[in-house]
Amino acid sequence: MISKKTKYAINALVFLAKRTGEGPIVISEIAEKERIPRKFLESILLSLKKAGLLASKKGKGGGYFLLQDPEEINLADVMRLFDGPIAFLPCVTYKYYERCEECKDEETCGIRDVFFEVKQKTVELLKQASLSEIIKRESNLISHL
Amino acid sequence: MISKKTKYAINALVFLAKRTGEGPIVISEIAEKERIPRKFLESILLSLKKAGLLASKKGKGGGYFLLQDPEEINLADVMRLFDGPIAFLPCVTYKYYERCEECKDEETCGIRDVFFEVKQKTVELLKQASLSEIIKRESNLISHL
DNA sequence: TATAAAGTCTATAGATTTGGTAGACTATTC
DNA sequence: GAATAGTCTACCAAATCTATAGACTTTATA
Repeated sequence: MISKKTKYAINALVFLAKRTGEGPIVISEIAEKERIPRKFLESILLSLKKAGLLASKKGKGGGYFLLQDPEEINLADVMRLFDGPIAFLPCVTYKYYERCEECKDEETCGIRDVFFEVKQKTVELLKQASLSEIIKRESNLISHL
Repeated sequence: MISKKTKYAINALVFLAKRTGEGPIVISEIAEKERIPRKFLESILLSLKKAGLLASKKGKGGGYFLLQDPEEINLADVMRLFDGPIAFLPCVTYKYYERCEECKDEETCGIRDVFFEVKQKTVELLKQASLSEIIKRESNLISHL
């Protein structure tokens, strides 16, 4: 399961993506419309800013806005930012690699082999899931009601 | 990431699967050979027993052994037993379904749509990963060294 | 029938993560 | 200079994870 933090981040990003071009949106509006605790959202947006996905403007007329294209931002990156590795085992991650303490031989581990495959497929799907893709799916779902 | 509990459970099960037919294996042996803290392993094996995957025999000559066929036991079931749902969102699980509090309309949620697909593929792969499959992969890896 | 072997049950506990809250501070606009 | 809006630091309660301790029960067998 992803954390609430990640879920909130995704919701906020999709929200901002839908309003691209409208200029900065204030935290309070995102918080209200997306039903996210205001103070919690603050720290989430700050992280997204540090990661280079968002930019902000202070003072009156300020707020947050997307810095990257909605096609560029995908769920794999967002999930990794907040929850760390997507893989089920530390020994099949790339950036967060760690050996399993109790493992006897990584090279011939059948469990690792399975989880490596699962990770590959998962990341592939999550990389494809950009903000634009999510919005597209939403409108598809609406038109099929 | 899966919990250590789940990882230990999988290791213990694979270990027992490899020694099918040898009669009951004592906890201490599994603990030593698989490098799992003894007391922690006790409770894990007990859970696996309650779930119907293992059976035990008390007293001298006792121990644990598989109750199901190694082809029948798969990673999806084991992971669900200890870590709960495999899905990334509570709204795309089957047995643990829960609505996202902050969600405005589940039916038209593009995020949910993506995560549903991811879950489907993941579960499919994990269901295929039986104990026999894991052991088979291990021997494949060994023969390709 | 003792006794050693082996699983079972209940309780506890430290460490870490999760999901937040409070409040002072800084920058910007009008 | 006052209102607006993001930033930074600190804190905190609850849950989860990873165990450990110890008493208890059952069984085989000498």
